[in-house]
Amino acid sequence: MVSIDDLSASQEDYLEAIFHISEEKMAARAKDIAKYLDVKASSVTGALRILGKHELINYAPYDLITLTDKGRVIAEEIVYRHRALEKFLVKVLGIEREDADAAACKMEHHVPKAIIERLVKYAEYVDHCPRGGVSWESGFGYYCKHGCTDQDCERCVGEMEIQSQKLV
Amino acid sequence: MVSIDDLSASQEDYLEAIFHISEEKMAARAKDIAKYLDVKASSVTGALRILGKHELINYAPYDLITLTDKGRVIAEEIVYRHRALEKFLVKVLGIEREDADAAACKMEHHVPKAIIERLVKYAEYVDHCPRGGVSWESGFGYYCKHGCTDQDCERCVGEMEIQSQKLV
DNA sequence: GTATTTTTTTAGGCACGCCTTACTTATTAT
DNA sequence: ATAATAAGTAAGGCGTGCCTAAAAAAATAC
Repeated sequence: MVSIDDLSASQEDYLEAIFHISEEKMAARAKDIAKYLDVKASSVTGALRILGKHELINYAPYDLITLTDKGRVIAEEIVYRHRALEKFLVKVLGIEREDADAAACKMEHHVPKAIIERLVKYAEYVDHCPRGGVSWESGFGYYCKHGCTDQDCERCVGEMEIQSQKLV
Repeated sequence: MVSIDDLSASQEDYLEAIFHISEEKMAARAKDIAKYLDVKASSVTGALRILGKHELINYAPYDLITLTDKGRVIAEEIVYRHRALEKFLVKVLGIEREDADAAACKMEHHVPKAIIERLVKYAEYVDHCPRGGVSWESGFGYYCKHGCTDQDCERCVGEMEIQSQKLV
Protein backbone atom coordinates (compact mmCIF):
# COMPACT_ATOMS: atom_id res chain seq x y z
CA MET A 1 0.00 0.00 0.00
CA VAL A 2 1.34 3.38 -1.05
CA SER A 3 0.94 6.43 1.16
CA ILE A 4 1.79 10.05 0.55
CA ASP A 5 5.02 9.63 2.47
CA ASP A 6 6.31 7.12 -0.08
CA LEU A 7 6.24 9.64 -2.89
CA SER A 8 9.30 11.54 -3.97
CA ALA A 9 9.12 15.28 -4.50
CA SER A 10 8.91 14.84 -8.25
CA GLN A 11 6.20 12.22 -8.00
CA GLU A 12 4.20 14.65 -5.89
CA ASP A 13 4.69 17.24 -8.60
CA TYR A 14 3.39 14.87 -11.25
CA LEU A 15 0.35 13.98 -9.18
CA GLU A 16 -0.33 17.63 -8.48
CA ALA A 17 -0.03 18.46 -12.17
CA ILE A 18 -2.43 15.69 -13.15
CA PHE A 19 -4.87 16.92 -10.53
CA HIS A 20 -4.86 20.47 -11.82
CA ILE A 21 -5.01 19.50 -15.47
CA SER A 22 -7.85 17.06 -14.77
CA GLU A 23 -9.83 19.84 -13.12
CA GLU A 24 -9.85 21.71 -16.39
CA LYS A 25 -10.00 19.04 -19.01
CA MET A 26 -11.43 15.87 -17.45
CA ALA A 27 -8.30 13.93 -18.31
CA ALA A 28 -4.65 14.71 -18.71
CA ARG A 29 -2.32 13.84 -21.55
CA ALA A 30 1.41 13.37 -21.27
CA LYS A 31 1.97 16.44 -23.38
CA ASP A 32 -0.01 18.63 -20.95
CA ILE A 33 1.92 17.30 -18.01
CA ALA A 34 5.24 17.90 -19.71
CA LYS A 35 4.25 21.46 -20.44
CA TYR A 36 2.88 22.04 -16.94
CA LEU A 37 6.04 20.81 -15.26
CA ASP A 38 8.43 22.04 -17.93
CA VAL A 39 10.03 18.66 -18.55
CA LYS A 40 10.39 16.58 -21.69
CA ALA A 41 7.58 14.26 -22.69
CA SER A 42 9.86 11.29 -22.36
CA SER A 43 10.43 12.11 -18.72
CA VAL A 44 6.70 12.03 -18.17
CA THR A 45 6.28 8.48 -19.44
CA GLY A 46 8.58 7.05 -16.80
CA ALA A 47 6.84 8.93 -14.02
CA LEU A 48 3.43 7.82 -15.24
CA ARG A 49 4.50 4.19 -15.25
CA ILE A 50 5.50 4.44 -11.61
CA LEU A 51 2.34 6.25 -10.55
CA GLY A 52 0.34 3.69 -12.52
CA LYS A 53 2.13 0.81 -10.87
CA HIS A 54 1.23 2.29 -7.49
CA GLU A 55 -2.37 2.59 -8.64
CA LEU A 56 -2.50 6.33 -8.15
CA ILE A 57 -3.42 6.94 -11.77
CA ASN A 58 -5.16 4.95 -14.48
CA TYR A 59 -2.46 4.57 -17.01
CA ALA A 60 -2.25 2.61 -20.20
CA PRO A 61 0.10 3.54 -23.02
CA TYR A 62 -1.44 6.03 -25.43
CA ASP A 63 -4.57 6.26 -23.31
CA LEU A 64 -6.01 9.15 -21.34
CA ILE A 65 -4.69 9.62 -17.83
CA THR A 66 -6.99 9.95 -14.83
CA LEU A 67 -6.51 9.78 -11.10
CA THR A 68 -7.70 6.74 -9.19
CA ASP A 69 -9.65 7.33 -5.97
CA LYS A 70 -6.49 6.61 -4.03
CA GLY A 71 -4.53 8.99 -6.21
CA ARG A 72 -7.08 11.75 -5.83
CA VAL A 73 -6.96 11.58 -2.05
CA ILE A 74 -3.21 12.02 -2.11
CA ALA A 75 -3.31 14.71 -4.79
CA GLU A 76 -5.79 16.67 -2.74
CA GLU A 77 -3.53 16.47 0.27
CA ILE A 78 -0.64 17.81 -1.80
CA VAL A 79 -2.72 20.65 -3.17
CA TYR A 80 -3.95 21.43 0.32
CA ARG A 81 -0.37 21.77 1.54
CA HIS A 82 0.52 24.06 -1.32
CA ARG A 83 -2.46 26.32 -0.74
CA ALA A 84 -1.96 26.37 3.00
CA LEU A 85 1.65 27.41 2.60
CA GLU A 86 0.84 30.04 0.04
CA LYS A 87 -1.93 31.50 2.15
CA PHE A 88 0.38 31.69 5.13
CA LEU A 89 3.11 33.41 3.17
CA VAL A 90 0.69 35.97 1.78
CA LYS A 91 -1.61 36.62 4.70
CA VAL A 92 0.83 36.36 7.57
CA LEU A 93 4.20 37.29 6.12
CA GLY A 94 2.93 39.65 3.48
CA ILE A 95 4.79 38.03 0.61
CA GLU A 96 3.61 38.93 -2.88
CA ARG A 97 1.24 36.32 -4.29
CA GLU A 98 3.53 35.32 -7.17
CA ASP A 99 6.58 34.99 -4.96
CA ALA A 100 4.53 33.08 -2.43
CA ASP A 101 3.40 30.64 -5.08
CA ALA A 102 6.96 30.06 -6.26
CA ALA A 103 8.18 29.61 -2.71
CA ALA A 104 5.34 27.23 -1.89
CA CYS A 105 6.34 25.09 -4.88
CA LYS A 106 9.86 24.82 -3.57
CA MET A 107 8.89 24.25 0.04
CA GLU A 108 5.77 22.11 -0.11
CA HIS A 109 7.54 18.77 -0.31
CA HIS A 110 9.72 19.45 2.68
CA VAL A 111 7.44 20.90 5.32
CA PRO A 112 6.28 18.24 7.79
CA LYS A 113 2.57 17.74 8.04
CA ALA A 114 2.45 18.86 11.66
CA ILE A 115 4.03 22.16 10.69
CA ILE A 116 1.56 22.68 7.87
CA GLU A 117 -1.27 22.15 10.32
CA ARG A 118 0.19 24.81 12.57
CA LEU A 119 0.63 27.24 9.73
CA VAL A 120 -2.98 26.72 8.79
CA LYS A 121 -4.07 27.28 12.34
CA TYR A 122 -1.97 30.39 12.63
CA ALA A 123 -3.20 31.90 9.39
CA GLU A 124 -6.72 31.10 10.50
CA TYR A 125 -6.07 32.82 13.80
CA VAL A 126 -4.67 35.95 12.22
CA ASP A 127 -7.52 35.94 9.75
CA HIS A 128 -10.10 35.30 12.40
CA CYS A 129 -8.91 37.49 15.21
CA PRO A 130 -6.99 40.38 13.68
CA ARG A 131 -7.19 42.22 16.98
CA GLY A 132 -5.50 39.47 18.94
CA GLY A 133 -3.18 38.58 16.14
CA VAL A 134 -1.55 40.70 13.57
CA SER A 135 -3.26 42.43 10.74
CA TRP A 136 -0.71 42.94 8.03
CA GLU A 137 -1.30 46.62 7.36
CA SER A 138 -1.32 47.92 10.88
CA GLY A 139 0.94 45.39 12.52
CA PHE A 140 3.79 43.56 10.91
CA GLY A 141 3.66 45.48 7.65
CA TYR A 142 4.05 48.74 9.51
CA TYR A 143 6.87 47.30 11.59
CA CYS A 144 8.66 46.16 8.44
CA LYS A 145 8.66 49.66 7.07
CA HIS A 146 9.16 51.79 10.14
CA GLY A 147 10.44 49.51 12.88
CA CYS A 148 9.19 49.89 16.42
CA THR A 149 7.58 53.27 17.03
CA ASP A 150 6.38 52.64 20.55
CA GLN A 151 7.89 55.38 22.71
CA ASP A 152 7.63 53.32 25.86
CA CYS A 153 8.86 50.06 24.38
CA GLU A 154 11.16 48.51 26.96
CA ARG A 155 13.18 46.66 24.37
CA CYS A 156 13.77 49.79 22.35
CA VAL A 157 15.07 51.56 25.42
CA GLY A 158 17.76 48.93 25.61
CA GLU A 159 18.56 49.28 21.93
CA MET A 160 18.75 53.04 22.17
CA GLU A 161 21.27 52.71 24.98
CA ILE A 162 23.36 50.45 22.79
CA GLN A 163 23.07 52.97 19.97
CA SER A 164 24.21 55.79 22.27
CA GLN A 165 27.20 53.79 23.40
CA LYS A 166 28.22 53.21 19.81
CA LEU A 167 28.05 56.91 19.12
CA VAL A 168 30.33 57.83 22.02
CA MET B 1 33.79 31.31 -7.67
CA VAL B 2 31.40 29.23 -5.59
CA SER B 3 28.38 30.73 -3.89
CA ILE B 4 25.89 29.25 -1.48
CA ASP B 5 23.46 28.71 -4.34
CA ASP B 6 25.81 26.29 -6.05
CA LEU B 7 25.71 23.84 -3.15
CA SER B 8 23.45 20.82 -3.13
CA ALA B 9 21.38 20.08 -0.04
CA SER B 10 23.81 17.40 1.03
CA GLN B 11 26.81 19.65 0.56
CA GLU B 12 25.10 22.19 2.77
CA ASP B 13 24.62 19.48 5.36
CA TYR B 14 28.29 18.61 5.27
CA LEU B 15 29.32 22.22 5.65
CA GLU B 16 26.89 22.68 8.49
CA ALA B 17 28.18 19.55 10.22
CA ILE B 18 31.78 20.70 9.91
CA PHE B 19 30.83 24.05 11.32
CA HIS B 20 29.14 22.58 14.37
CA ILE B 21 31.84 20.00 15.02
CA SER B 22 34.53 22.65 14.64
CA GLU B 23 32.82 24.78 17.25
CA GLU B 24 33.32 22.05 19.80
CA LYS B 25 36.60 20.51 18.83
CA MET B 26 38.58 23.08 16.83
CA ALA B 27 38.70 20.76 13.84
CA ALA B 28 36.57 18.00 12.39
CA ARG B 29 37.53 14.52 11.32
CA ALA B 30 35.73 12.46 8.70
CA LYS B 31 34.59 10.05 11.36
CA ASP B 32 32.84 12.79 13.31
CA ILE B 33 31.10 13.99 10.21
CA ALA B 34 29.95 10.50 9.30
CA LYS B 35 28.51 10.07 12.77
CA TYR B 36 26.95 13.52 12.80
CA LEU B 37 25.19 12.98 9.49
CA ASP B 38 24.60 9.25 9.92
CA VAL B 39 26.37 8.41 6.72
CA LYS B 40 29.16 5.94 5.92
CA ALA B 41 32.70 7.23 6.24
CA SER B 42 33.31 6.47 2.61
CA SER B 43 30.48 8.78 1.62
CA VAL B 44 32.17 11.58 3.51
CA THR B 45 35.37 11.41 1.48
CA GLY B 46 33.76 12.36 -1.80
CA ALA B 47 31.89 15.23 -0.24
CA LEU B 48 35.07 16.54 1.39
CA ARG B 49 36.96 16.40 -1.86
CA ILE B 50 34.31 18.52 -3.53
CA LEU B 51 34.17 21.03 -0.70
CA GLY B 52 37.95 21.10 -0.72
CA LYS B 53 38.08 21.64 -4.46
CA HIS B 54 35.72 24.57 -4.05
CA GLU B 55 38.00 25.90 -1.32
CA LEU B 56 35.31 25.82 1.31
CA ILE B 57 37.34 23.57 3.57
CA ASN B 58 41.03 22.90 4.10
CA TYR B 59 41.25 19.28 3.22
CA ALA B 60 44.17 16.95 2.89
CA PRO B 61 43.95 13.18 3.37
CA TYR B 62 44.47 12.10 6.97
CA ASP B 63 44.67 15.67 8.06
CA LEU B 64 42.34 17.66 10.23
CA ILE B 65 39.47 19.39 8.46
CA THR B 66 38.83 23.08 8.94
CA LEU B 67 36.68 25.65 7.21
CA THR B 68 38.30 28.23 4.98
CA ASP B 69 37.19 31.83 5.41
CA LYS B 70 35.00 31.44 2.37
CA GLY B 71 33.59 28.22 3.76
CA ARG B 72 32.89 29.76 7.12
CA VAL B 73 30.90 32.58 5.58
CA ILE B 74 28.69 30.11 3.77
CA ALA B 75 28.42 27.77 6.74
CA GLU B 76 27.33 30.66 8.91
CA GLU B 77 24.68 31.56 6.38
CA ILE B 78 23.39 27.98 6.47
CA VAL B 79 23.38 27.87 10.25
CA TYR B 80 21.67 31.25 10.30
CA ARG B 81 18.88 29.88 8.13
CA HIS B 82 18.47 26.86 10.31
CA ARG B 83 18.30 28.89 13.50
CA ALA B 84 16.00 31.46 11.99
CA LEU B 85 13.60 28.76 10.90
CA GLU B 86 13.75 26.99 14.22
CA LYS B 87 13.21 30.19 16.15
CA PHE B 88 10.21 31.01 14.03
CA LEU B 89 8.70 27.58 14.52
CA VAL B 90 9.15 27.74 18.26
CA LYS B 91 8.42 31.36 19.03
CA VAL B 92 5.69 32.06 16.56
CA LEU B 93 4.03 28.73 15.90
CA GLY B 94 4.68 27.21 19.30
CA ILE B 95 6.25 24.02 17.97
CA GLU B 96 8.23 21.97 20.49
CA ARG B 97 11.96 22.69 20.27
CA GLU B 98 12.90 19.15 19.18
CA ASP B 99 10.22 18.96 16.52
CA ALA B 100 11.18 22.42 15.34
CA ASP B 101 14.80 21.37 14.99
CA ALA B 102 13.88 18.29 12.98
CA ALA B 103 11.54 20.31 10.76
CA ALA B 104 14.17 23.00 10.24
CA CYS B 105 16.61 20.31 9.08
CA LYS B 106 14.15 19.14 6.48
CA MET B 107 13.10 22.58 5.36
CA GLU B 108 16.22 24.67 5.48
CA HIS B 109 17.51 23.82 2.02
CA HIS B 110 14.25 24.66 0.33
CA VAL B 111 13.11 27.93 1.80
CA PRO B 112 14.06 30.86 -0.43
CA LYS B 113 16.28 33.45 1.15
CA ALA B 114 13.65 36.17 0.86
CA ILE B 115 11.21 34.05 2.84
CA ILE B 116 13.79 33.38 5.54
CA GLU B 117 14.34 37.10 5.86
CA ARG B 118 10.63 37.62 6.33
CA LEU B 119 10.39 34.89 8.92
CA VAL B 120 13.24 36.48 10.81
CA LYS B 121 11.56 39.84 10.64
CA TYR B 122 8.27 38.40 11.79
CA ALA B 123 9.76 36.51 14.71
CA GLU B 124 11.63 39.66 15.63
CA TYR B 125 8.42 41.62 15.48
CA VAL B 126 6.51 39.21 17.67
CA ASP B 127 9.43 39.06 20.04
CA HIS B 128 9.89 42.79 20.03
CA CYS B 129 6.35 44.00 20.14
CA PRO B 130 4.30 41.32 21.90
CA ARG B 131 1.50 43.83 22.30
CA GLY B 132 1.20 44.54 18.61
CA GLY B 133 2.02 41.02 17.61
CA VAL B 134 1.20 37.75 19.24
CA SER B 135 2.61 36.42 22.42
CA TRP B 136 2.30 32.68 22.27
CA GLU B 137 0.67 32.10 25.66
CA SER B 138 -2.02 34.71 25.50
CA GLY B 139 -2.57 34.83 21.76
CA PHE B 140 -2.21 31.99 19.33
CA GLY B 141 -1.60 29.35 22.00
CA TYR B 142 -4.84 30.24 23.68
CA TYR B 143 -6.65 30.23 20.37
CA CYS B 144 -5.27 26.78 19.56
CA LYS B 145 -6.71 25.39 22.74
CA HIS B 146 -9.98 27.26 23.11
CA GLY B 147 -10.77 28.79 19.76
CA CYS B 148 -12.17 32.29 19.54
CA THR B 149 -13.66 33.48 22.83
CA ASP B 150 -14.42 37.01 21.80
CA GLN B 151 -18.13 37.55 22.43
CA ASP B 152 -18.36 40.33 19.91
CA CYS B 153 -16.27 38.69 17.20
CA GLU B 154 -18.01 39.42 13.90
CA ARG B 155 -16.68 36.32 12.25
CA CYS B 156 -17.88 34.10 15.06
CA VAL B 157 -21.35 35.55 14.76
CA GLY B 158 -21.41 34.26 11.24
CA GLU B 159 -20.16 30.88 12.33
CA MET B 160 -22.69 30.65 15.12
CA GLU B 161 -25.47 31.31 12.66
CA ILE B 162 -24.16 28.49 10.54
CA GLN B 163 -23.98 26.28 13.62
CA SER B 164 -27.57 27.14 14.52
CA GLN B 165 -28.78 26.32 11.07
CA LYS B 166 -27.11 22.94 11.27
CA LEU B 167 -28.85 22.22 14.54
CA VAL B 168 -32.28 22.98 13.11
C1' DG C 1 -6.41 5.39 -48.07
C1' DT C 2 -2.04 6.95 -48.06
C1' DA C 3 0.90 10.79 -46.45
C1' DT C 4 2.06 14.11 -43.04
C1' DT C 5 2.10 15.79 -38.47
C1' DT C 6 1.61 15.21 -33.63
C1' DT C 7 1.99 12.49 -29.62
C1' DT C 8 3.91 8.89 -27.02
C1' DT C 9 7.20 5.52 -26.03
C1' DT C 10 11.72 3.32 -26.08
C1' DA C 11 16.64 3.24 -25.63
C1' DG C 12 20.73 4.97 -24.00
C1' DG C 13 23.30 8.47 -21.28
C1' DC C 14 24.52 11.63 -17.46
C1' DA C 15 24.87 13.69 -12.73
C1' DC C 16 23.95 13.15 -8.03
C1' DG C 17 24.47 11.05 -3.69
C1' DC C 18 24.40 7.27 -1.30
C1' DC C 19 26.01 2.39 -0.61
C1' DT C 20 29.49 -1.87 -0.04
C1' DT C 21 33.83 -4.20 -0.49
C1' DA C 22 38.58 -4.22 -0.64
C1' DC C 23 42.64 -1.79 0.10
C1' DT C 24 45.99 1.75 2.14
C1' DT C 25 47.66 4.57 5.74
C1' DA C 26 47.91 5.95 10.78
C1' DT C 27 47.71 5.15 15.49
C1' DT C 28 48.04 2.52 19.58
C1' DA C 29 49.45 -1.22 22.66
C1' DT C 30 52.59 -4.43 24.04
C1' DA D 1 59.26 -2.78 16.35
C1' DT D 2 55.48 -5.18 15.10
C1' DA D 3 50.82 -6.62 15.60
C1' DA D 4 46.20 -5.07 16.23
C1' DT D 5 42.99 -1.56 15.56
C1' DA D 6 41.20 2.64 13.72
C1' DA D 7 40.69 5.90 10.01
C1' DG D 8 40.62 7.07 5.31
C1' DT D 9 40.51 6.03 0.10
C1' DA D 10 39.36 3.72 -4.40
C1' DA D 11 36.38 1.35 -7.31
C1' DG D 12 32.15 -0.11 -8.64
C1' DG D 13 26.99 -0.50 -7.92
C1' DC D 14 22.26 1.27 -7.28
C1' DG D 15 18.19 4.31 -7.54
C1' DT D 16 16.36 8.72 -8.90
C1' DG D 17 15.25 11.83 -12.28
C1' DC D 18 16.38 14.30 -15.87
C1' DC D 19 18.03 14.55 -20.85
C1' DT D 20 18.45 13.53 -26.30
C1' DA D 21 17.54 10.94 -30.34
C1' DA D 22 14.96 7.92 -32.74
C1' DA D 23 11.15 4.60 -33.35
C1' DA D 24 6.29 3.58 -32.96
C1' DA D 25 1.52 4.74 -32.63
C1' DA D 26 -2.29 7.82 -33.24
C1' DA D 27 -4.47 11.70 -35.24
C1' DT D 28 -5.15 14.61 -39.04
C1' DA D 29 -4.88 16.22 -43.90
C1' DC D 30 -5.34 15.61 -48.58
